[in-house]
Amino acid sequence: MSQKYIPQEAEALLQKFWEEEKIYAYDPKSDKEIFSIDTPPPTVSGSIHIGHIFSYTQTEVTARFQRMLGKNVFYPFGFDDNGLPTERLVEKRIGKKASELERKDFADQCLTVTAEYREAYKILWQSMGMSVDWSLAYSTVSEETQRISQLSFLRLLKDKEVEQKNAAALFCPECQTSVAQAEVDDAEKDSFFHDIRFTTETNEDFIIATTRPEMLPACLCVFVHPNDERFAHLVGKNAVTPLGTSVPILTDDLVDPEKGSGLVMCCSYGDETDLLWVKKHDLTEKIILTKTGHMKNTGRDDLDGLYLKKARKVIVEILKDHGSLVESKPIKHAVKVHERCGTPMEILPIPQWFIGILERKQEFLDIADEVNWYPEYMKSRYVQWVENLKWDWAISRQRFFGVSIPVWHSKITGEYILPEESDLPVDPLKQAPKNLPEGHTLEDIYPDPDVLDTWATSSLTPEINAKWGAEDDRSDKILPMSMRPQAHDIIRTWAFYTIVKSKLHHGRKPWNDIVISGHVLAGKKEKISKSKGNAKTTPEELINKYSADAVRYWAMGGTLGKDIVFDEQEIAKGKKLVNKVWNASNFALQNLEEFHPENLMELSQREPSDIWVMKRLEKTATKMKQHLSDFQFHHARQVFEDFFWTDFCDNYLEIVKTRMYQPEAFENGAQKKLSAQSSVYECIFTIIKLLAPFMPHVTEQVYQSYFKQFESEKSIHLCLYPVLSFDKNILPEVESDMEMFLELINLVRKYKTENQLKLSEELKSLQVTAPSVEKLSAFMDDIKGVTKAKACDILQKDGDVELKVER
RNA sequence: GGGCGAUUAGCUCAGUUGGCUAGAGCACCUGGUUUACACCCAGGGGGUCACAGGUUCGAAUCCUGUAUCGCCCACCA
Repeated sequence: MSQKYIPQEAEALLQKFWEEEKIYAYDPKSDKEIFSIDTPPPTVSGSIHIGHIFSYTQTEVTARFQRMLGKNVFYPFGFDDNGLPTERLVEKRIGKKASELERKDFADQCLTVTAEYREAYKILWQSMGMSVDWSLAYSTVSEETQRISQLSFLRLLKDKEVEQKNAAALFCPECQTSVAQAEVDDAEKDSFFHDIRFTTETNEDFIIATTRPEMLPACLCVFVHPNDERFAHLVGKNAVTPLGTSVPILTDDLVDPEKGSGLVMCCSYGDETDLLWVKKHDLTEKIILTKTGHMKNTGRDDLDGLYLKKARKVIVEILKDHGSLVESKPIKHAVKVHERCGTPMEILPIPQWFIGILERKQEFLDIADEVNWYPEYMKSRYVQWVENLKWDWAISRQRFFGVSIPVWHSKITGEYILPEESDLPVDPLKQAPKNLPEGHTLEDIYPDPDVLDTWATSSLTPEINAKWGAEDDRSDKILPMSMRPQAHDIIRTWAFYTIVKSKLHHGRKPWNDIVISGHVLAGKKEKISKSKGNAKTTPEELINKYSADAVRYWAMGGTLGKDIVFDEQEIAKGKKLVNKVWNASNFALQNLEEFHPENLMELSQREPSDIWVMKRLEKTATKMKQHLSDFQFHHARQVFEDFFWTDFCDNYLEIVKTRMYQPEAFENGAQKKLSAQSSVYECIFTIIKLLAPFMPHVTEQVYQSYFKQFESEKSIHLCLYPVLSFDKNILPEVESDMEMFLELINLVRKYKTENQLKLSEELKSLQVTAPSVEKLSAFMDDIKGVTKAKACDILQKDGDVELKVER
C-alpha cells in the first residue's frame, strides 16, 4: 500500500473503474432477490445544491448496503424535464414560447436543452460515488414516459375512474389553466372589507360584508344562520341587491354569525363555500368570469369585459355613487393563490378531466397502512391530507405543453374517440385517429386540447421504471418497488398521487417502504434557495476540498425526516475519518506482510485482547446491519465510529503494537504475534466492508491494495456485508475482564500525562490492585506492552482498579 | 383553529424499549515531534436536559399543562 491517500486523485480513478467494470449494474437475468428504488427525478432546471446531495446520498447508502446483502439492486435515476420550471428554462434558452412549436417538437427541444443539465447531474453524481445504474435512467418528457402516462389515462378512462365533468374547478386566470388542490398556496393579501347595503322588497336595510364586491352580479341569494335571531325576520323574504337584482334570503348553518354583518351573499363562485351552497340549495349558477379573468354576463356594459381587479374598483365606484357602500375597511387576509404564479384562484365550471378520489379515501388510507413509513409519524401528514380532501383530482391542464390527453371528440355524438394502446404516444392536435366512428369524417371530430397535470405523469415513476405495457415490461420483477425515498414537502402530492395510481391500476401499494428525508437549511431556520443565494458553497467545491467520502459522511449525520442545518465542520470531520481509516489500514497491513489468511488462527486460540476486539467487532457489525436496515444512518455511523476510533485505533492497535513489533520479547512470541495478526486482518477487512456503503472510495482503495489478492470479488462493493457469529463459549466474560485492563491503561495514561511524560516513556514497575488478579493477569503481556512497564504486580482488592507507579 | 415535530455543553447534534457519574465533534485549557495518522495522541473545564406539575424505587426519556420555534393543513363571505 502507498503511504499517502489523496482522495482528489484516487476517487476519480475508482469511479472510472466502477463504471468500466459495471459494478452497479442491475442484472435482469439474475434470480437474486431484487431491491428496487423509486428514485425521485429532480427537476432539470440548472441548479443542484447541497440539499440534493444530502437526501440522495442517504438513499445511495441504502442501495450499497442492500447490494452487499446480496440483492440485485435496481437503482435508476430519473430526470423531471416535463415540469413548468424546465419549460421556462427551455423557452429562455431557445428564445421561443412553447406554444410557438408543436408539442412534440417542444418536447424534443426539452430533451436537447436539458441534455447538458442531465450530463452535469451525471458528472456530479458520479463524483459523489453514487452507485446508480445509468442504463436505467429515464426522462419525464421522453416518448416512452408519454406513452406510459397516456396508457394510464386510457386505462383509467376505460375503467371509468376518469371522467370529464363540466364541474367547477380551481382555475388560475393568469396561467389559464385549472389546477389541483395540491398546487394551491396561501398568500397574505391587502384587501378591503366592504360593507354593502342591501334592501328587502319591504324596504328593510341590512349590510353584507364582502371582500369580493365584483361578484355582486353573480349573487344568487343571501344566507343567515338559522339560529340568528337578529335577522330571523328577513328569512323567506327577497333581497334586492344594489344592482337591482332580486334574490331570496335563506338559512344555512355554515354561516358564521360573528363574521362581517352576520349575513352573507352567495355568488357563483366567490369561494368554495359558494360551491357547496349552490349544490346543497340547488341554486342556478350564474357565471360572470371568463377564463382570462374578465367579466361577462353582468348585465352591465360598464362591467362586461373588465379584468377582475379593474372590475372591483369600478363596482366600488358604482356602489359609492349609488349610496350603497357604507364602509370600506382595509384588511389583510389569506387568499388562495396558484403556487406557480401567485395569482388568486378563481372557481370556474369548465370541462375538466377528473380522477375520482373522494369516493376512495378509505382505500387510500388503507394502502398507507400497508406501507412502512420511515419515520412513522410522517404517515399522519398523509392521513390528514387524505381525510381533508375536498376535490377530485383534476388532471387536465389548459396549457400547451405537456403530455397530451389522448382523446378526440365527436362533434356529432359527443363520444370519445380513443387511440389503440399500441399507438401511444399520440398527439391529437397533430394526428388523426386511425379509425373514425361510423358516419364520421375528419370534419366531424376535434382533438381534446388539454394536457395532463405533471403529477399525473410523475405519479407513475414505478410504472416508468417497470416499462409498464412495453414488450420488455418488468413490472413482475420490480413492483411494488422496495423503497420510495422523498422529502416531506411532497407527501400530499408525489407520495399521495403515486399511491392513487398504484391502487387504481394494480390494486396494491406502490412500494414497501417510504423513507422521508428532511431538508438542508442554510442557517438557523433558513431554507436553502436559489433566490436567496445562501448556499455558500457548491457541492463540487466541497467534494474538491474534503473528498466525496467526507461529504457522504456528513450526509449520513441527519436524522430521518428532520431538517438539518448545514455545517461544514461535519464534512471536515468526515475528511478526518477518511484519513484515519487509510492510516489505520496502512499501518495494520504493514504488519501483515508475511501473513496469509490461510494461516488465520482459530479465535479460541487467540490472546484475550484479540478475542475481545473480535467480540466488539461482532457487536458493531450486528448493530450496523440493523440500523442500516431501518434507515437509521446516523446510528450506524455512530456505532461505527465508536468502535473504530476508540476501541480499535486508540486502544486495540496500541495494545498489540508491541506484540507485532517485538514478538521476541514475549514467551511463545511468534504465536502471540500470529494471534494479533489474525484479529488485525479480520478487523480491518470487516471494518472496510462495514464502512463501504458510507465511504465507497477509501474502502475500495484499501480492498484493491491488499485484500483483493485473497478474494474473488473484483470490488469491495460486491462483497457481502459482514455478519459475524462467534461461539459464545469462547472467553464469555472477556468484555468485562477487559474493562479492568482498559481502566488500568487509562490510569497509566493519566499518570504519564499529568507528569508530562511521553506515552512511550518506559516505567520501572506498576503496582496494581484489581478485583480479580487472575482475570487481569491474563492480559499481562499486553499490559506490559502498552504501558511500557518492565514489571507489573497485581494484588486483589475489590472496587476500582488502583495504580502506583515506580519510574 | 386542527395535526405533526422540536427545545440537551459556547456552536452543530446523538441519546434505541425509563436504569451505572447525560455523550460526540468543533471551540476552549494543559501536556506529548509515540517508528499509522499533528487530518494525531493523552488529560481537563463546561450542561438545574425550555418551564411547571404528575406517575415511578428511579425520568432527558412516560403523562398533563405552559412557553418558544418549525413544518403541514384549515380559515378566507
